[in-house]
Amino acid sequence: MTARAETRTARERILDAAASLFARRGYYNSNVDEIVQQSGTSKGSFYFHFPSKEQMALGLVDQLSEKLVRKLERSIASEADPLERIPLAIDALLYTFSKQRKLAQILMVNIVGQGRAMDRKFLPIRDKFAGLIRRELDVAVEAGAIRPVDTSLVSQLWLGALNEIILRWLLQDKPAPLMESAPAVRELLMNGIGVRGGDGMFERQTEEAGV
Amino acid sequence: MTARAETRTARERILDAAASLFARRGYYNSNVDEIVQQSGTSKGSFYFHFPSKEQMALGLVDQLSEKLVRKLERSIASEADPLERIPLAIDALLYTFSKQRKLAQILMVNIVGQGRAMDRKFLPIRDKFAGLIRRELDVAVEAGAIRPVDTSLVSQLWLGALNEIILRWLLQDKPAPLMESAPAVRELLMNGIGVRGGDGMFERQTEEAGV
DNA sequence: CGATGTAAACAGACCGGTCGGTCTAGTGTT
DNA sequence: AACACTAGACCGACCGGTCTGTTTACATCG
Repeated sequence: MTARAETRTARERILDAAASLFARRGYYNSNVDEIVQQSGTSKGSFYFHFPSKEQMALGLVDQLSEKLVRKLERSIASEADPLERIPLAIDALLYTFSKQRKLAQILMVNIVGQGRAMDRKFLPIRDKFAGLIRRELDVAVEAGAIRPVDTSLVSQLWLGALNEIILRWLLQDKPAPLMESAPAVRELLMNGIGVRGGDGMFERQTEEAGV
Repeated sequence: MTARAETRTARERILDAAASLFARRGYYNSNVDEIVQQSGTSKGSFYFHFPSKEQMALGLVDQLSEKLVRKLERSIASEADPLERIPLAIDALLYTFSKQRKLAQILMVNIVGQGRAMDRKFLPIRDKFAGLIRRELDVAVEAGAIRPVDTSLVSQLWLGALNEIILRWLLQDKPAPLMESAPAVRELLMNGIGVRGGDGMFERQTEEAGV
């Protein structure tokens, strides 16, 4: 690499351009020529670094998800209390996505609906996120901080719930700040596992049993 | 229509074939020629009944979702207690999907990830389901059966949660009966809005405040 | 009643553009 | 020279959509 001026390697630029295009138009509506053009490289370069469009998309998504998971884990690393770690992770997720729409679009939206075959290949990505949640729930249960629940199921439910509000935030016309819903989301989710108002900002609700 | 032997009209057969193909391979991997072939009609017939592949897909999804929503509403019509209607609707949804994978695949999976433009066009479909949930929650709140919550947000969260477990059920290798998770899902969701064990089969949990 | 007009419905060959992937020809570095 | 990498023209398959008919359904008329 002579000209250090070329800030990033061709491979990286291709990945970046692909991320932008996938986020904006989805996988099937983004063609290799565009990716190549927007990345300032060439078809030859593309197919030198990647065996196919599909493989590169798979790799891209995998890389992005891995990076995000690590970021989330880092953001809760300093907190020891299991009951605090969970809402912290939720906030970190929503915050990160609110700052990086592209990432959200790819990881929460374009990861499904690409046909059975591709969707299945993307399933492990969802597992990564669900797994993160699950591990946190498990330690909380272990520590006796929450009552025992099917943490596997709950993590899936939560992932889906978060996915949905992110999806709407991405697709709606008025992008009503994602972080605004964070407190309410946290509360609702935590409620689901029997934790009420663990944080100061939750409005304390006196219990009124149903019926 | 001379030969009454032709059970269904060409238009219906096209819609059916399209549903099957979309469910199996997704929108972009299903081409018009295949739809036409599988429906036993022809290109000419297709483009006589529909202006384009996209419009027909939009119409198909709209029709399927409308039918499902009506079915769900019918399944809870006989129940008056708001607190019973909600779990009933959840069960009906899961049951219907468990019996009709194709429907689930189209309505819960292939409705996203088709590119921003299409995804936005599909957003009203999600609204239909979320709206159904929301209305039920609203009457429950109105009746004082549950404490006041942001029903709009909750309905979205729930839709996402349900979507996720259905998605996994569709995509995983071992299709672990969808209905099996129904009770746990019901409980978790209802818990989120402060209702505990409204049904006999929920194990009653004494409350233990977090920390 | 059968002949005939006619418009809806259907059939399928065909077209034109698109797009993933290939191939040959470089270029710079060691 | 050998190697890693880049360029971009090119190819062949694919696919939505069109076009030119042909068949069916049915109304109209002699």
